[in-house]
Amino acid sequence: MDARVVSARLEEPAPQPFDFVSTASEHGWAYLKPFEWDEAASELRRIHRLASGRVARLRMREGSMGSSSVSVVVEAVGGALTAEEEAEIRRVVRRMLRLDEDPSEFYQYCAQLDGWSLRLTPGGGRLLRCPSLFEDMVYTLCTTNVNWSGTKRMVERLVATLGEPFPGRDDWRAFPTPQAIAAAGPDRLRQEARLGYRSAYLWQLALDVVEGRLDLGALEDPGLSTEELYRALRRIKGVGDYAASTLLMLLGHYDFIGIDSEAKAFVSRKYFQGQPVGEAQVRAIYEPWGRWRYLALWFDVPPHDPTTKHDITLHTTPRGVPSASSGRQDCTTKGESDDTP
DNA sequence: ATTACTATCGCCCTTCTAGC
DNA sequence: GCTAGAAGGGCGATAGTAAT
Repeated sequence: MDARVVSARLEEPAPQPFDFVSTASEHGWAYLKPFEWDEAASELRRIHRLASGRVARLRMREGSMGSSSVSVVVEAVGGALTAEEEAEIRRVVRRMLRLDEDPSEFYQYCAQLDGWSLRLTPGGGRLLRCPSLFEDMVYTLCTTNVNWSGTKRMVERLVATLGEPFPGRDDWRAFPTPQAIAAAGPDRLRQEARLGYRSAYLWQLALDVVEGRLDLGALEDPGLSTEELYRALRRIKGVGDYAASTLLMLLGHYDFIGIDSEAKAFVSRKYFQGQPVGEAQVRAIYEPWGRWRYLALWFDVPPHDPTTKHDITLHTTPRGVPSASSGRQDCTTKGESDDTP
């Protein structure tokens, strides 16, 4: 480690209940660069470029006092953090771990709806997201038309090609800024990051952000209805129904289910004895969950289902696998899970 | 004869577009 | 608004070729 590296430790209060491990590792984003999930240490890491231009490494884990806080170790070169930098780090940690989101109504649904056995832990129900909506969008575009290993490779190459390195560590690179992606141009995205047809979409997205035609901050307005947001997202080139639904989830709107082939395959197996199902049938299954449908589907899919994207993200970690010794309680109601609710 | 490498093909999954 | 078909890049399986 570079001798110039200084580290600071922040403690960020968490809502209650809060399950850090579930929040940090449940969603596949934790396995995409520049995120890194350390299973053994229960530590989520990310190389992060601060607005000041400094590239820092963030190491997040459950707080020293338990689940009531998140501990963040910030490693950086160039002296102590400024107040602005510290405030920014606290802000992005809150966004990534959704510390300001309140899933208590989802828990109530979980307790009241009969016949479901979601593998939800107390304080779970939060799915990791990026420090910014732009990064969430890039990740999402990289999930379209490919399997999970393809997504991981594309993101890895994008970060390796255009991400800014931590001083002295060429292999620690932050997520590329919209400016870097816009400046790279579609040809480099295609040839070096090998994003294929997504190159043009991604470049256009970055350019629209940089040149102010697309105000992503406006999309984070909690006053927007899901329908308004969906329409706005669909106006972005490359964002179809699946990607828009995923982005809605990332923005904290769980009303729409991103129905991909894997969701259909899962619902077909679990509720229709393997018969082919359409999107309408998938929607009907999760209708009782109201504005929590997406989370209901997410936590209905078993982590060990070998054919799903969920598994591919999760089988790298035994987390989420219900076990008697884990000491965690599933959000389980009576009845067998094979019953159609 | 066996192993290792390379090339090809069909399929996968989602978005876009044209037509109804 | 809905549907069908095309597009698109990568993956895995298979076939073909070269090396040991």
